[in-house]
Amino acid sequence: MIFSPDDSYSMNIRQQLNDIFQAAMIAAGIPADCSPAVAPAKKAGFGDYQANGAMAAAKKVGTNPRELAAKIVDNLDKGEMIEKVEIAGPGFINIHLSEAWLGKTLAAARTDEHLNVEQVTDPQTVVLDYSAPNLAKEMHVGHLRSTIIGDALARLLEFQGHTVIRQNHMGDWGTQFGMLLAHLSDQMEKQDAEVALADLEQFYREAKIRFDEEEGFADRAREYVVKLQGGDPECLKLWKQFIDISISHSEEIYEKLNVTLTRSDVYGESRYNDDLPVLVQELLDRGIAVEDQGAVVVFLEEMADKEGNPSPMIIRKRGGGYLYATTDLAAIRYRANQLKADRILIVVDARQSLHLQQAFTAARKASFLPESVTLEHCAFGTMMGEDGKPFKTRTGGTVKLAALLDEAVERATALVAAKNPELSQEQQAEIGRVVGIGAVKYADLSKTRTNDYVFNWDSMLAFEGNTAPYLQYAYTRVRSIFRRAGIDPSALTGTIELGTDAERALAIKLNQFGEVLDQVAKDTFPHVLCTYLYDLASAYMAFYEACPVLKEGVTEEQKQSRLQLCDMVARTLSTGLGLLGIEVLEQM
RNA sequence: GCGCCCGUAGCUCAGCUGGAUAGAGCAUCCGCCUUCUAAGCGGAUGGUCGCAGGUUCGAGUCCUGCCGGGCGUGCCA
Repeated sequence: MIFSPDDSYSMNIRQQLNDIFQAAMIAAGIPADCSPAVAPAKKAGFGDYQANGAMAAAKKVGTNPRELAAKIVDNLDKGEMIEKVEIAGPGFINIHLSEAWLGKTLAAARTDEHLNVEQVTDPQTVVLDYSAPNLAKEMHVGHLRSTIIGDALARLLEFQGHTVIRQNHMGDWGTQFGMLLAHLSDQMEKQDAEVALADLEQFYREAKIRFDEEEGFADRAREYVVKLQGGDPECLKLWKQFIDISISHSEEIYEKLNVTLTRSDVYGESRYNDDLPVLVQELLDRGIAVEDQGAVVVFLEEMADKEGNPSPMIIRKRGGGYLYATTDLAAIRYRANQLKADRILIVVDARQSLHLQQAFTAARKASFLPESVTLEHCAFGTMMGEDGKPFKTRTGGTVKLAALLDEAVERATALVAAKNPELSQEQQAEIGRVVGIGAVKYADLSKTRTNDYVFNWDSMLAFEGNTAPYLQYAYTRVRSIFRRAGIDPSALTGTIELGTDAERALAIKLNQFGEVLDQVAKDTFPHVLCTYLYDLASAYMAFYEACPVLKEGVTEEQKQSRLQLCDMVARTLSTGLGLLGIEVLEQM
């Protein structure tokens, strides 16, 4: 279920054109509910943008589309932004932007720290739930997508001026902790908790083996669960120790991954424990939940099947235990009411769609949040191996995230060493780190998040195509020009002139940064930003080939103008990649 | 059974509220380095958009039915 957020716009050419055309349409006597449908031009030769709304409007009004397009054009206030418009085909209006305006806008953006991306006029409080690893185990590849997609969205929304409250909904509770704590308690007679828990995966395996095989251990484990739930101080102390160390492990991964999550963003499942019985009782009292076969169930008529059977959501098990669904409801209520969220984004695996839809529907039904607050499940697909099956180790085991990241850095470092053997070991290592981590993140972020995607080392680390290394290289190419020229970008002067097609194409791309950010913020699809950055880098590469900057025969004015374009490219690339949580390098 | 998602070039993927001749990258082939990093650029080849209907000026995009794959579906998360 999609609850679309309120529209909010910052500096955005498309939106400006849309407004201008909307006004022209109204002036032409077209109903206000007809959209101008302004979009970037689909092909070179069709101008820079195109307005496709005349045809749909003509149908609605019952008139000839070309004539209507002409009428819209007659009423158009071109301002200084639009150079000219042309009517083409059945009623397309092709829009050519003014070069002077493009140059002026870029020059202004260049002196603005925020690249002319204005802060949103109606900042929201966005609660963003992402990463959420299970603290009983080490982080594995299954946590990668949520972590980096969520982090990119967090950075982007903050950049636009929204208040983002990160919520790392870590799995810090459940029956498995009984077994772990029983084992930990034994281990601590021999060694410190830190030492015992140095390898969480190993620790979990040991505990599991004892649970399955050792006489009496399973009973002790269950005892620990009861004691933990009962709030036994000794047991709680042990649990806190475990959680604390496990969070530290996650923090190491976040650091390696360049993810902004910190300890203060952790708000684990256990935080809702006290609220669960209260919540269930309240829903029972209000008749929203009922007892059925010993369990407490919310029947959702809103999600009934064809026969009219309501969709059941169990919020308390027979025997009294609570479930994921219960915690979810508590979390939604907490986020809306305590955290005062305007928008709640939950970055969780697509396989949980039904559960979340139920939770959203139930939360609405129970009025746990104001109508105006949106609930959005930012679903993502599964990471696949080359065989098309879920990504696993050769032996079929779960791939640890730490191992995956180490391998990425290793592979990238090897590539750098092969390409540039003259660099020092330290330089190679640093470039390898930035490129390797960037490659893993970008490969993921650049695919439509709702689809499954195939993980492939070679294609993500390639320097060709839509990859992090390509974008990072484009950035170093720009910076290299400034280094070679010995010029500081802040010293550049003069106007930006767009004499060639390559310069013009680049200028338009640069000016589209804001509208792309708006789109990503609205739809929460980071791959749209990736596509934009790749297009920008490609436009720069073409410019780089076609337009000499420092070479013989370039006038001082041209040089100043082109260097300003270069500077904008560098800053847009580093800012854009930065929003994706990907670093850039001065040299590589 | 029911529900959700997916099916676009040999491979990996884009394609935004329906719009003009469906786009990239890889692979293959052909060009471009004494000059700002060739980790690059330019060009060529390559498609019955799973199939069949429908809606309309116009469908990869919307509707219906089928085929194929994935996931989920009352006491895990």
